[in-house]
Amino acid sequence: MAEDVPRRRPTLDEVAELAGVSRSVASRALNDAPHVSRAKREAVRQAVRRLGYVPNPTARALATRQTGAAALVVSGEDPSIFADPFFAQVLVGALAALEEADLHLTLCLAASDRGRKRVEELFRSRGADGVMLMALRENDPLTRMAEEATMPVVFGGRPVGAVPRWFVDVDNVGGAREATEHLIARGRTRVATICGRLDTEVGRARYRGYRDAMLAAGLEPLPPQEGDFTERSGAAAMAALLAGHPGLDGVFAANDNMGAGALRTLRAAGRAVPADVAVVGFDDLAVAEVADPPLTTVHQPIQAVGREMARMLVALVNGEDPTPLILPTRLVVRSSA
Amino acid sequence: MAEDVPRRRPTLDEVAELAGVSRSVASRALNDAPHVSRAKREAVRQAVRRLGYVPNPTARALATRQTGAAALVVSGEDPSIFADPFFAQVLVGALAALEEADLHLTLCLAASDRGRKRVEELFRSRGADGVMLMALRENDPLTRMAEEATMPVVFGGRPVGAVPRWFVDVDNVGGAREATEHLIARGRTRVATICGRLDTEVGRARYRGYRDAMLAAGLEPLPPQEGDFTERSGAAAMAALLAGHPGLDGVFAANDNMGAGALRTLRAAGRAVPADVAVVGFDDLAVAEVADPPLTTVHQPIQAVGREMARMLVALVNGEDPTPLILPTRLVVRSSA
DNA sequence: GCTCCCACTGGAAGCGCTTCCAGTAGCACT
DNA sequence: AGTGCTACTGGAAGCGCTTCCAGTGGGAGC
Repeated sequence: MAEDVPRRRPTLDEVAELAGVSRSVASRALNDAPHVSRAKREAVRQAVRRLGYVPNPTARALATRQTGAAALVVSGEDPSIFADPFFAQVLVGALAALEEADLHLTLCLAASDRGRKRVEELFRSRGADGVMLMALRENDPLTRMAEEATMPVVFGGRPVGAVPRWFVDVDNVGGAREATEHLIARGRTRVATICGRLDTEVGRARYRGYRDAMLAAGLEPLPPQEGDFTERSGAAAMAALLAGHPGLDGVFAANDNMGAGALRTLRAAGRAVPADVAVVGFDDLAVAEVADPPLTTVHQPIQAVGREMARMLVALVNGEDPTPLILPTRLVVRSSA
Repeated sequence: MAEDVPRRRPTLDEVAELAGVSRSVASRALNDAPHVSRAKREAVRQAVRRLGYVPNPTARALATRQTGAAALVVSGEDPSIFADPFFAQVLVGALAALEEADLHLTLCLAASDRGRKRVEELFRSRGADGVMLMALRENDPLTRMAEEATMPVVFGGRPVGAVPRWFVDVDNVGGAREATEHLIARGRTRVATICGRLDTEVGRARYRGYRDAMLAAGLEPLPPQEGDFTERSGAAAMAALLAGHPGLDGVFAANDNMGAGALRTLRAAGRAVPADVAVVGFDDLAVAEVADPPLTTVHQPIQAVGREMARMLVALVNGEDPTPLILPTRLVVRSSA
């Protein structure tokens, strides 16, 4: 239907002229705003189609002071944090929700100094209508930036040592407690944990859940055996646990990767799973299903985290005041425990 | 150093006034452009710092007609395509390269109709300075959009049935050939392949490489046994192959996920790897290293793909004319072959 | 037939920046 | 002193859109 092929992209002025209306009317017609007669609305529609007009988002952004974009900022030293399937899922959820609100997604990695500087600029220049923040570390400089920000900020997970105004998290304590209770219910009494990095809130929370469950059952919790959420670190931690507590009969790993690593070490050590040692993971990623034996684990609604973060941000951008969200987890029993 | 705390963000006008210069001079000073005396340059610097001035990127974008953003568009029905660690790595590489060029990254998923419409709008409205396109299918509507686009477009991998003007790909044919040759060199003569989706160029290319190597060795290539790049599909394909060709002694899987699935099926079928059946994968993802036995595979520089795509795009945005890139692969020998 | 009201209209003023261009000043040379 | 530079300078015109506001006309009500 686009008939003319102008070298320059048509502007609203040209649409207005072709439609025989003023630019104001054309603008209003375009945005389904009131105060435009039926006839002119139609004329504008025609002109738009004839010229193949598409509004210039930059100009619109300048006039409305809304960029039409939300930023997802991922902190952390290691850029390969993205490789974590966890993030991929959050991303998918967030993208879906932003699509509904017709916002774009700007992805930022605050790993290098340069990266952090760019994020700071994003905050200070209002280069996005709002920001979703993930994977903050203890004393993360992003925390300060978020505090000083003049636009809405939603946290994914809680940062260490602070409860932000708006966040979406999963019930890490509850999930870890349920996992540990499951081990105890299966008759295990010498249950250890491979916990995640204790400089993250998720690492701490899952250890807390383990500890709570042990104490509640009158058992003695072991001190944290720390891993960094990778398969390799899980294997190493398991080896350390076996060395220090040869008699253990249950392990709660703070995520599936480490759980899989633990399985590997146990297999190599000749311990049968679950007969000798029962293992429970956390996350319910693909690796849990494929592990040998398939890993009993705590399912968390990862896409929902992304989706709810985005929805919360959209609500904030629209001037609402949503409440923080803690999503429930659910134990998925497979063969390892 | 920011002394005044204005409710409104300061504008360039205010900076200029405080520095005692005109807005033009202030603008030039800010952008390190010529025709500004040393003294005024310094005065502007001072004013910027005193006011805590940060330029408004939207206004700049409108004036320069450059958005300062590159888009990464991922096609495909299934949003969980992101969960593929492959994409995560590409993303990391692209982000790093864009950071160098001081461009932002807008991530778009063209999975739903709505998503595709938004991408089309992005193209037509020039909502980005350039676009990186990935995971196109046969007759993908994105191909047409890319052709009609008025901004630079770089392809990641090649679409089926067309060679785009600018793309970054890995040497899929060569890698697959090398993998198959490795099996043949190990004395395997009844080598099958679990190929990827044949409606993607990567699926076809890897099958072609397998076929070439077989023919070159005077062996008869088997018809493609298709999977969809998932572990599950690899396991199923392996089962089908065992049923149809019980005597096979080698398998080239078109990616590591399917290779791992094949290992699972072989283990279940009581075939020893590599003694009875040797297996080679493709990608060299984490799963290959962790597989049992560790998977011999074709390494491809995934981050480099993202990095080079972004660099190529930056070059195009800067008016250069880069040449397409095909990155080399490399066989990584582990225990499975 | 006259007033009043209201839906609609379009001119104009922005949004905050870049950049063209017509100057202006200062300086070294004739 | 006059010329021709070079190096800066700042006014002004955009970039393409939204939105305020002062009309304008036509219909309803009396």
